Amino acid sequence: MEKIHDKKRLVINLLDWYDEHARVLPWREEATPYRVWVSEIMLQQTRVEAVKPYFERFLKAFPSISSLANAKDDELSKVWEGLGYYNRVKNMKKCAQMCMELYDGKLPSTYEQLLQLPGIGSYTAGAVASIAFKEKAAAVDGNVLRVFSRLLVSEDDILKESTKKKFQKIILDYIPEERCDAFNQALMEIGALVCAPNAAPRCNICPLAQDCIGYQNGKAHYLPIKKAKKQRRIEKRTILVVVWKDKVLLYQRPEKGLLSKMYEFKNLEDHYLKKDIINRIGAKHVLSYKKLKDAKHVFSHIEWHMKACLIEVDEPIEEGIWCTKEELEHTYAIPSAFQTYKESLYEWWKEKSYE
DNA sequence: AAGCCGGGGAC
DNA sequence: GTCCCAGGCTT
Repeated sequence: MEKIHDKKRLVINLLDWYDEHARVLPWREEATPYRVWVSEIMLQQTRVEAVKPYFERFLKAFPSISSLANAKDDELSKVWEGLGYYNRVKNMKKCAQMCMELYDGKLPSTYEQLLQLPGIGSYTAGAVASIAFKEKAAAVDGNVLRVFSRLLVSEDDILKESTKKKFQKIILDYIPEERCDAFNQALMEIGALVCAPNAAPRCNICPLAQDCIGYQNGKAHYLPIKKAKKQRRIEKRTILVVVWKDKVLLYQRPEKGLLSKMYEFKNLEDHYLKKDIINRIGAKHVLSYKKLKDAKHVFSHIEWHMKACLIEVDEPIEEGIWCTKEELEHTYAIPSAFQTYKESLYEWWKEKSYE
């Protein structure tokens, strides 16, 4: 690990660049603690472009900490539908309830207090403390780790917790007293737009190139070092879109584990023959059977290889939720894994002119 | 330290 | 296909 010679110059160049190139983002317009917090939770492992359509919608549905503390779980899930990592929004509700009880309905203002709240780890605590409350705290995310490992030519594995801690400490020494909020955001902005992930670093346009040891030594391109992650396991699943008249059969997933408490079509582990599926439903109840296209959905640690069919039954034989199109659209949150089959269902309803 | 937890965009 | 994103929690 090398040492930067002129830290002050680096910080000035960074802030000057940020003043000119910062993207206009909804949560930057009016950086209230609530808005900053909501944006930071949404942005965990999620790109800016993916968050944009959710941010204003969420603020409109839950404009304050108290409204969030009193929200119904299904309404929260529905607003978060499609964004992923659904525990984030569950933790937000818990967090809002704690703010009501402990902090007079507001977010606490210090890094240490924020860190105690559910869903807020070292990065988010640093981001909210610095951006919303102007506390001189580091906010070390994937961008910052990448930028700094190149700046300093660090060959530490950035996935290790110890590396993150190390950089947190180092970076604290760079943060200017006056503009800690801009500094942290500028580092991430550089990481997103210049010192890019999944692409060659654009050192030719980088305002930090002058002070970047990785660039100066021609080592920026192979950094950061990251240990290979283990491969996903594959699960075969069979999706049964069971319909009765103008309704479809839904179930709620268990409290814990993957996609907890989200809603889904009937589905089974493994793949089955048509006759076994028909037998399982009870042959005399099946009015029609339609094979649907295969689909694959990739989670962070699992791959679902799905086969599917749409089955029309003559009476509501299964215990579950018989759900209308209206409720599918406005009430029940269905994870993206089932999106293909939600579309198949809409087409089927359209053909049957149930809409 | 390693596993769990989503979804999608860029290459 | 592979990588990784304004990460955090649980085991």
